[in-house]
Amino acid sequence: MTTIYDVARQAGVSVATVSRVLNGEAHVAPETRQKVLHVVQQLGYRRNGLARGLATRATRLLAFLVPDISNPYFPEVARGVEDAANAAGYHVILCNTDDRARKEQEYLEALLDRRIDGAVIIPVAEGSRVPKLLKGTGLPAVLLDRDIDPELDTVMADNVAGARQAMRHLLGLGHRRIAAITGPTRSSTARERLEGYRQALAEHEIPFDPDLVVEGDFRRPSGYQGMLRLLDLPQPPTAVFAANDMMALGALHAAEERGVRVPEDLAVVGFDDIALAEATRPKLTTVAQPKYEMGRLGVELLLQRIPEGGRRGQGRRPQRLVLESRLVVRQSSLIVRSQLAPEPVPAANGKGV
Amino acid sequence: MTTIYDVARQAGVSVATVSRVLNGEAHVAPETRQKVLHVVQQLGYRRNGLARGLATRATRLLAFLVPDISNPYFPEVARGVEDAANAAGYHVILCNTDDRARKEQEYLEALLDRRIDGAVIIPVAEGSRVPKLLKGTGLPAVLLDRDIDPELDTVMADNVAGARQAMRHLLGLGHRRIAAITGPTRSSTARERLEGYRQALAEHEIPFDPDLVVEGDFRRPSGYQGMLRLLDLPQPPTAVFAANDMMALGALHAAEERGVRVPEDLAVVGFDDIALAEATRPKLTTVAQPKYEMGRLGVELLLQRIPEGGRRGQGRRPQRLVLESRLVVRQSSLIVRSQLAPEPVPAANGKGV
DNA sequence: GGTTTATGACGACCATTTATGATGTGGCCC
DNA sequence: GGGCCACATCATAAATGGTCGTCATAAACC
Repeated sequence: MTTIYDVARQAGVSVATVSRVLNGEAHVAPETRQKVLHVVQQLGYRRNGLARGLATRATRLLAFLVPDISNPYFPEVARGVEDAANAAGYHVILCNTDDRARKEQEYLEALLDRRIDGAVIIPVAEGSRVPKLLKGTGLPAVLLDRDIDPELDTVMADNVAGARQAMRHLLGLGHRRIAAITGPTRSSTARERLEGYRQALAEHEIPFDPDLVVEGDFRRPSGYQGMLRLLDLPQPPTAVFAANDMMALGALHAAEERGVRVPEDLAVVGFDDIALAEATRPKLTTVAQPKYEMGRLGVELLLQRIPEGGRRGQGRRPQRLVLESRLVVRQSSLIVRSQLAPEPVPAANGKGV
Repeated sequence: MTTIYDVARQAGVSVATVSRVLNGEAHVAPETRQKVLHVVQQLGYRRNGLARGLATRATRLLAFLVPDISNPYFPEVARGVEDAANAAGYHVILCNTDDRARKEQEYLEALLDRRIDGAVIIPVAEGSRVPKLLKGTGLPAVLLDRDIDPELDTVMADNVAGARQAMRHLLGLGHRRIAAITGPTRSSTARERLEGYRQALAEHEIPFDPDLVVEGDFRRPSGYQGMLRLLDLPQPPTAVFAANDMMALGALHAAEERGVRVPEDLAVVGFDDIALAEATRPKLTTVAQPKYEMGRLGVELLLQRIPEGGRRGQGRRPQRLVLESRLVVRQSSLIVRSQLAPEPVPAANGKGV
C-alpha cells in the first residue's frame, strides 16, 4: 500500500503538506496543491482510515443495530438513518442482532473496539445490556422504537395513541369481540400497544377478556399461530388487532386457510404500515409510523451528542421524542355503518357485520 | 480512554505482558494473567482496534454489499454471510447500494480507506465499477448472485436451469402462451433467467413472442405494472414467469385487481423462494435458490483469499460456483393433467386450464 | 552447569495529524 | 537602500495506541 510518505517523496514536498492538501486546509500554494493531487491520482493513493482515526480520535462511522432485518419495517428506518448520516459525512454500519441480547452485546463491544463515533440502536426486546454498556463507555447513542431507559435519548412512535386509534376504528364499526395479537410482553412497544388496546376497550366499557389476547414475537409465523388459536375459540372474535404488520399478515394467512373471510367475517388491523400492507389480498388497514423520520431524527439527536470540535450537546439532558402515528384504513377492516372519526367515536349499537 | 499503558501500570507489569495476555499467547504465568484480566475488568479497558489494525495490518472486518435490503431475498443471503464470517472471527458491515453504481463505488472506497480485510459483493445491475476497483486495489473479494466478471470469484445460482425448470412445469401443464416479467436486461441474473425461458420454449418449438416479455426491475411495483400490461394484451397469456418473487407478488396483486383468478385463469411462477412466497393468497410456485448457502460459500471462498499468516490462496485462479436451484410447486400454478416431471416433459396437447 | 520458562525493558513500526518553528518573500518605513 | 516585520508556505517531529521481535534477567528444573 502506498503511504503519505510515498506521495510526499514523489511530489517533492513534506508529508505535512500532503496532509494539508488532502484535508482541504488553507495555506497551500495552488501549484503545490495541484502537484500533490496529481501524484495522489497517479499513485492511486488512499489514506489509511485506521491511522487517521488514531490521530484524530474520530472515525466518522456510526452503527445502526436492528433486531431483525428480515422484517421490512427496519430497512425503512435504516434508510432514514443512512441518509441523515451520509448528509453529515458519516458512514453507517448495519448490524443485525437477531433480537438476542448476547449478540447485541457482542456487536456493541466489537464496535466500541473499532471506535465508532456513535450508535443508533433498536434494542432487543428482552434483557438488553445496552444501557449499561453505554453508560460504562460514554459512547454517544440514541435508542429507537423501544423505550427501555429513561436516561437515554429515545425516539419512538406514539404506540398507545396509535393502538387506541386502531381500536376506536374497529369499535366504531360495531365490533365488540376484538382480539389482540401482541408482541413479546418484554418489549415496551408491545406493552404500549396493548395498553392502547385496553384503554379503547375501557372507553367503551367493554371488559378486558384475557382469552382474546395472544402473545406473538412480531414475526409472521407467530401471527399465523396466534390467529389459529383465536379462531379455535368457542366464541371467536369478529376483529383482531395485531401489534405489527408482519403478524397481521400471518393472521390474514390463517383466516384464509380456515375459510374465514376478511373483512366480512373478521376485520384485521395491523401496525407499522410496511410496504407490503398494500400488497396483501385484502389490503391491510394499519397504523402508520413515521419510519424514515424516526431514523432521521435519531441520527439528528445522535449528532448533537458527538463532540466534533466544540463539545456542544455533551451534558444535555436525555431527550425523548414521541412521533405521531396515524391510522390508514384499507380493505381488511370493512367500514359498515359509521365512517372513521379521528376522535373518539360513540359506541355503536349493533354488531358491524 | 484507558490505554494498555494504564493497564500495565495498574497491574504492575509491562505492556508486553498485557498484550500477551490479551492475545492469548503462551508463556504467561496464571497469576499474572489473572491480575491483568482483573485490572482490565476494573478499568473497563477495551483495546483500540484502530491502533491494533494499524500494527497488525488486519481489521477482522468484512463488508457485504447488497443492492436492496428491502427485498427479503437479501437478508437471507446476509445471514449466511454473517454466520460464516462470525464463525471465522470476523464481523460484517452491511451496506445497501440501492442498485446504484455511484453509491456502490462510494461505499467501496470508504471501506477500502477503513482497511477492511475483504468484501462479499452483490454488484449493482448496471455499470458496476467494482471489478476495476478490486483489481486496482487488490482487495480480496467474492461476487454473489450476479455474473459480471470472469476474473473474479463468483457464486451464483443456476439461473438458466432454474428458469427452464419453471417453464417446463408450466409447459407440462399445457400452457402455451406464457409471458415473462424479466429483471433489468443489464443484469446477468435477469438475462440468464430469460435465456432459460427461451430455451424451454425452443424445446417445445414454441416461437418466442416479444409481446409476451416485459422488463421489470426486480421490485414489486414493476411486477404489478408489467402484469397489468400483459393482461391488457389483445390475447393475454395463460401463465406468467416472473424473474423474481417480489415481481411475482406484484403480478398476483395485478391479477387480483383485474379479477383474474390465479391459478384458474392465470398461472404464476416466481424465482427465489423468499419466505413470503408461502404467505401469499394462492401460495406462490417458485424456483428456490440456496440463499443461505450462497452467502456461506461466498465467505468461504473469500477467506481463502485473505492472507492471514501463510498467504495461501493468493494467486489462486478465479473460481465460479454455480449452485443448483429447484422448483417448489405451490398453489399459484395449478397442476391439471400431468404431474411435474423433474426432467424434460413431452409437450402436452391441450391447454391446461 | 545448562536448559527451559516467565517476564521486563526497549525500540522499531504501523500511517496519519498537528503543533511548532524555520524559511523566504515582499512591503514599508526611515 | 537597508532593516524590520508580517505573512504565506512548508518541514520537522511528536503524538496517537497498539504489536512484535530481540535481548536481558532471573528462577526453576534436570
